[in-house]
Amino acid sequence: MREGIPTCISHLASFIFEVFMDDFLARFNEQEQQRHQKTIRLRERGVNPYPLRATRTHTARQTIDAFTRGENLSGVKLVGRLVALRDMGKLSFAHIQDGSAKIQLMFRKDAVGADNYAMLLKDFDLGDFIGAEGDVVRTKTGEITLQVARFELLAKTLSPLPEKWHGLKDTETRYRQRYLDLLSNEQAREIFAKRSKIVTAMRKYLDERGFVEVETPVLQPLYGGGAAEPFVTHHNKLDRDMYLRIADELYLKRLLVGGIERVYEISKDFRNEGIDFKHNPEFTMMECYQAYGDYTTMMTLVEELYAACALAANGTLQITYQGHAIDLTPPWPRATMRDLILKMSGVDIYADADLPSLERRVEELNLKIERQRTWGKTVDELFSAFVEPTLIQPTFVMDYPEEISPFAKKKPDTLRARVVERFEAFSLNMELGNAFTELNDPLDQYARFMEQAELRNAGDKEAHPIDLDFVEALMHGMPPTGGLGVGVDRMVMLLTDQSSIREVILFPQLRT
RNA sequence: GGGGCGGUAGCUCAAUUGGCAGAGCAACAGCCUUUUAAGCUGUGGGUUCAGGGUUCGAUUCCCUGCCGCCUCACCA
Repeated sequence: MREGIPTCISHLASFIFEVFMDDFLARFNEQEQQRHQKTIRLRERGVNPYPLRATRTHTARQTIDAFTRGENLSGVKLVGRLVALRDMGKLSFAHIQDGSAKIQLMFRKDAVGADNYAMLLKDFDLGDFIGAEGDVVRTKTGEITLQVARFELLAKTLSPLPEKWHGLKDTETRYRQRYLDLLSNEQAREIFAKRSKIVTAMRKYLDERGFVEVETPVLQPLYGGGAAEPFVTHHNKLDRDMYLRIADELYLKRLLVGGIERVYEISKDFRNEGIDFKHNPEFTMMECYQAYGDYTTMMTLVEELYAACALAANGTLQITYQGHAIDLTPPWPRATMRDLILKMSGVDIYADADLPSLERRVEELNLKIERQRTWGKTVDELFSAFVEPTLIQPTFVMDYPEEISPFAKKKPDTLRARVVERFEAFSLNMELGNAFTELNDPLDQYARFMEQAELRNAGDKEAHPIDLDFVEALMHGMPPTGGLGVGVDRMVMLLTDQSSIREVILFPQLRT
C-alpha cells in the first residue's frame, strides 16, 4: 500500500508529461511531423537517433588536403551535417559539412547493403548529422569523395533547414536564429571567423609589448569613464542600485596607480542609448594604458594595432570598405581639430575660444549646426558637420575641447582655448580609436568632475558623475600615461566590410 | 521619437484594376550506378504578421498594433 503512492505519482507524472508532449508535437509543421515519424521508425529498428559519441579520423579539410598531397586514404571516418543528397537509384551522392569544409560522400547500394541504403533514403534527412567510413577516391568528374562502406546517424534533425541555394535571407531570422545564418550562409561564418582572428591578433600585439590583460568590474556602484547613459540594475541583498559599466577607464587607471605599467582589457561595455546600424547596447571595447607614454605613443600603437589586425584578418593593409579603398599602412596623417575645422568651415576655434564668440562667428559665416550648451560641444558639432564626413583615409584628429574630455591633460599654448591632448582616428565617419594623454593631476581631475556636475545639474544626462574614489586614487600618484580605447565591433566592421554592427555581433539586440 | 519600405508554404520569391493564393528548392510516392542547385513522373503542404473596417468578394484598399530594414533626430 505504501508503495502504491509513489507509483501513483509517477503514473501521474508520466501522464502529465504525455499531455504536454502531445501538445508540443501537435504544433509541429508537416515536415517536422514526418521527421519525427522517421525518428520513431529508426528507434523501432534499433537505431539510436541521438547516440552518445562519434568518432572521426579526419576532418573534411584534412581529408581533401591529404588526398591532394597524394596520400592513400582508406578507413577514413568522417562526421558532419548532411547538406545535400542526390539519389541516382542504386547509387547516391551526398555532401556533408563539418567545421572545416564540405566533402562529397558516395553511397553504393551494393557496398553499404540494401537495408542500410533504404534507411539512408527513407529515414535520413538533410540537416542530420552522420558519420561515414570508407576509402577516399576521385569520382569521374574529379571530385574528392569518400566511398562509403559504413555509415551511421549521429544526430537527427527535426526541423528542415533553410534552402541550399538561396540560403537564409530574412534578416530578422538571421539575427534571432543565428545558428541558421551560420549553417546556411558561408559569409556569416567568415565574418565571425575573422572576428576571432582580429581579437586574437589584438591580444597578441598587446601581449608582445608587455601589456597585462586584466578584468575589472562590469557591475559597478558608480559608472564612469565616458559620456553615456548607463543601465541601472539592483542588488537585492545590499538593497542598492548598481550600474553596468559604460567604460573601463577609471578602474584601469587605478591599476596604473598600483604600479602596473602596461595594462589592457577587452570586454563588454553597456550604454543605454539608441540602437542603430553602428550602435548595439552592449559592445566590445579594448582599452589600454601605457605608463610613461602620451597620446602620440598611442597614435603609433593604434595604427600598428590596426595593421596587425588587418593582416590577421585579410592578409593585407589595403582594404575596401563599402566601395571605398582604404589604406591602413602606418603612419596615418595627423592634423589638429583646429586646423581641420578652420580649413573646412573657416572658423578658428582658438580665436573664438568661448561660447558667445564662437556662436557669433558661426552665425556670421551662416553655418548650419545645432545649438549646443558649451563651447566644447559646439566645436564638436562643427567638427561632426564639416570635417568628419571628409575624412576618408584613416586620419588622426588631435587636440579636443577640454569640456568634452574630462580625463585628458591640458595642452599648453592654445591661446585662450581650453584644449586637451586627445585624439580620435577617423575613417569614413567611423571612429577607429580614441586616446588621451591621461590626466593625473588629482586636483585638476576634481575640478573636471565639478564642471561635469554643473552640466549634469543643467540637465545633461550624459555628463560624468563625480567619482571621489578615483580622485583619491590619483592623489596617491599616477605616472604620466597614454591611454587608448578601440571599439572592437567597429574595427571588425571595417575589416570585414560590413555596414551594420549587427553583422559582426552574433546575437545583436533586437526588439524583444 | 519622425518619415519611407516591407512581413505570402520549412526556405527563396510571384500573384495584373479588388475576382479560384502560385513557382523553384525542401517534403511525400515512384524511375534512374558518376551526380554537383542532378534529371524525369506524380502528390501533399497556407491563420497571406495580428486585430478591426470598407466591399457581393481583400494578399491587394483603410485604421490600429507587433516585428524587421532604411533614413532623420538623439547618441561616442
